[in-house]
Amino acid sequence: MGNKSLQKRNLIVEAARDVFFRCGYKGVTMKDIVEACGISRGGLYLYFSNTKELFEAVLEQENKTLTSVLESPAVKEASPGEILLMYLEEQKKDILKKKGNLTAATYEYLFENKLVNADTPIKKRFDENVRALEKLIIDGVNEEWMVCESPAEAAKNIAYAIEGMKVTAQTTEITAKTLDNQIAYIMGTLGMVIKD
Amino acid sequence: MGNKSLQKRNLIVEAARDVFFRCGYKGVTMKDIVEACGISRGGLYLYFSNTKELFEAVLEQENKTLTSVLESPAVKEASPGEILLMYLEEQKKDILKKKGNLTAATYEYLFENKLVNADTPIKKRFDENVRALEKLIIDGVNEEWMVCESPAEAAKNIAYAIEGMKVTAQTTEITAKTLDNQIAYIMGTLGMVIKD
Amino acid sequence: MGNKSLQKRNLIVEAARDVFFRCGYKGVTMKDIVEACGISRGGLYLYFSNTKELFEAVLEQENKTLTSVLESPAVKEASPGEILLMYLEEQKKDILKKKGNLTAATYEYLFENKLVNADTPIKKRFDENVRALEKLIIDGVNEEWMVCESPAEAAKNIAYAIEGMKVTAQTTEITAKTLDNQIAYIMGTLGMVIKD
Amino acid sequence: MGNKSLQKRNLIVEAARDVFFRCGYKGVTMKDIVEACGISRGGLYLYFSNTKELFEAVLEQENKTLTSVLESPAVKEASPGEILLMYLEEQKKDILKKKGNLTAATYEYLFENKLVNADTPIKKRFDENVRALEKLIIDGVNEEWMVCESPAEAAKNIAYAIEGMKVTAQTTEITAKTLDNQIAYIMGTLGMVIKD
DNA sequence: CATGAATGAGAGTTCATTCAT
DNA sequence: GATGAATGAACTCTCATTCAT
Repeated sequence: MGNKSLQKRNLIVEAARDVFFRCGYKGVTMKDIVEACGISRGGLYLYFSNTKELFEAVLEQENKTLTSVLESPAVKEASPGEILLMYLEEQKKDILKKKGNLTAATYEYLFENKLVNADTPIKKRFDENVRALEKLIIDGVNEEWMVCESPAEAAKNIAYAIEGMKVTAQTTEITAKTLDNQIAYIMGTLGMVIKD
Repeated sequence: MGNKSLQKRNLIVEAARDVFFRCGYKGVTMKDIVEACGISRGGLYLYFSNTKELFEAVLEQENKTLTSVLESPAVKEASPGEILLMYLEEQKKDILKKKGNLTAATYEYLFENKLVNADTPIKKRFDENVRALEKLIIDGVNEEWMVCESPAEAAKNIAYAIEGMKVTAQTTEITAKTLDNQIAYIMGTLGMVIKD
Repeated sequence: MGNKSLQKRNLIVEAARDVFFRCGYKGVTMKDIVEACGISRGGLYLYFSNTKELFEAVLEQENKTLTSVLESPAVKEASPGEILLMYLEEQKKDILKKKGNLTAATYEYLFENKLVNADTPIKKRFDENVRALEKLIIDGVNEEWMVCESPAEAAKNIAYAIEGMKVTAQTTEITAKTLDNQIAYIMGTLGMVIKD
Repeated sequence: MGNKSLQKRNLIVEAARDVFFRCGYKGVTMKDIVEACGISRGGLYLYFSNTKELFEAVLEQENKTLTSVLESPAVKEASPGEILLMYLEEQKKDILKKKGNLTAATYEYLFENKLVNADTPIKKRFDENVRALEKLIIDGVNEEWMVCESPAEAAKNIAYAIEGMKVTAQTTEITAKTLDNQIAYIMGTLGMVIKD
């Protein structure tokens, strides 16, 4: 694929991303994508054979773009507690921009493609987050900032709770206040107190 | 609607339930339902105009059928901690029978009908669970079984974590062991220890 | 399938027959058939899923309709030589009405579906004709009208020659005179002379 | 057309030949040809505008390549009966290598292009064969090897029978034994006996 | 009420053909 | 000459929905 082709491919993925944002996954047709990127019907098929391939391309690009604070080296200065707080705040922001995330589409996609490929980028991302959280908690405990008897479970619990908030936010109103309270509660379970 | 009609309606809902279990929500067509209940095409339309109405009927019936231990009067004898444990075990069972629940279909339905109706039965059920959990925790604290500074937040946190596990279980393998550990962790955050 | 359905099915087969006559087999689309029988797109699919099924239905009906003189009991009075001549004349007529037969379409169909099912109606018909011809020749020899050392091969040879004329007629002009001469020749190989 | 161009043209025809062998005529698309000869889409169009032109080029080349024993000067030594037998054996071989001949494709082509051009190479070849067979039979009769009252009709009859076997072989199994018997029968009709 | 044949809109997909490079 | 990306027409097939019986 030439350089120009790659450019076009990216243009399509960009347009598709918008469509998936607006319409979820299952409701999207190749025609929708065609119209969104202003190319011809046949032209789209030159790059992607179906919405599944398209969505996977969008996910991949999204994963490249997104980098969690957990992975950013920029936060080295901060204490484990501070990093955890930053991470939770980051998640909060993501949750609140309901219309602007891929959560719904991603779950529709996952429901349709259960376990087919145990190593979906989504699962990988989830696992990475759990691992990073665990390390953070262990550090926090070692440095005596936190109290936690089973960091592995605590990490998972936080990840599950966040996942729960994400999907819930897609289906009902969830306020910033609610999220703030949850953040405080989670910090609390690790023996940390948030000061304003 | 006559008695006979009601019977037929129930028959349809029953058949539809099976289909939604197997195929999720969005992938289901009126044709699928027609074939599943061995009724005529036109006949189905006498009762339901589209899959949305059908799914809502299924959900309603499901909510009638399901009663959580949290609402059952039978558990009055048990201590708050015991009841909480029973509830978590109940959720665990639900999560593990992945293929036999409506989680995926329900979320597909909710994603498609965001906020249209803020008072979906699902939200109601979620809120009721949160309230019941909160009461349980308050009782637990009062009776000095549990330690918790903000029962409201704790209750929500548990509910979110469970929701997170439910959807995650739909998309990746999740083991009984993992769930047991999470249950133990959650109990632990309330100062309770599970003894075998 | 009700009586009315059967009627409609026949109507479709009738219309399809015309189309296959005009356009052969491979060039025909479901759309062509739809337009030819004035029903809706979806309506056609209620009865036939593709042009292959349609063509097979046409062939079947054609085979029901066509009965060779070889099989007709009406010719019992005639001598073997007379019957053979009638059969050859019958074939001649069929060959000459070039536009009005299914030869081209049938061969296109057979080329596409080689050997898949060794027992196509076409092969059966061919074999039946060969058998009937053989019996005729044996009778002719026994009754001393004909001279033939290997009736089985003679029967096959006649059948192949007719098949050859049929396909050739589809692709180039072939005159009645040519066919008459061939008929005379074939009769001659069996020791019979045609008198005007 | 330069020398290099001619080379390329031949390369295309060669590749196309393979495709037509495998897929017949009507089922072949320009895309198939493009893929088969590893040339660019636009490049192919510089030489051929459609599959019809392509197939005609293949036929032409095929006719150049094929030379029947009937036309070969090498057989001058043999008697008419021997030459006829050689010719029939040659046809037998051609018929038996079912997968490796153009019969099916050619007929599909001819069915689609009926009479448009009365002088197709195929018709020419057929006529030449008939003429050569006729001459052979006349010679055979003159030299008193054969018995035949109407060599012209006999020649045509043989040609039609062979054509019949060719198309039949494309659609159903036909054995070497069957062909041997037919050859013996045809020779017999001319008063000749095959000795092993 | 109940049936199921019929409709037609629309999704998916493939290719012949063109054209800027 | 040669390339291959791009176009758009055409075809297949499926369903939601209607309606005469």
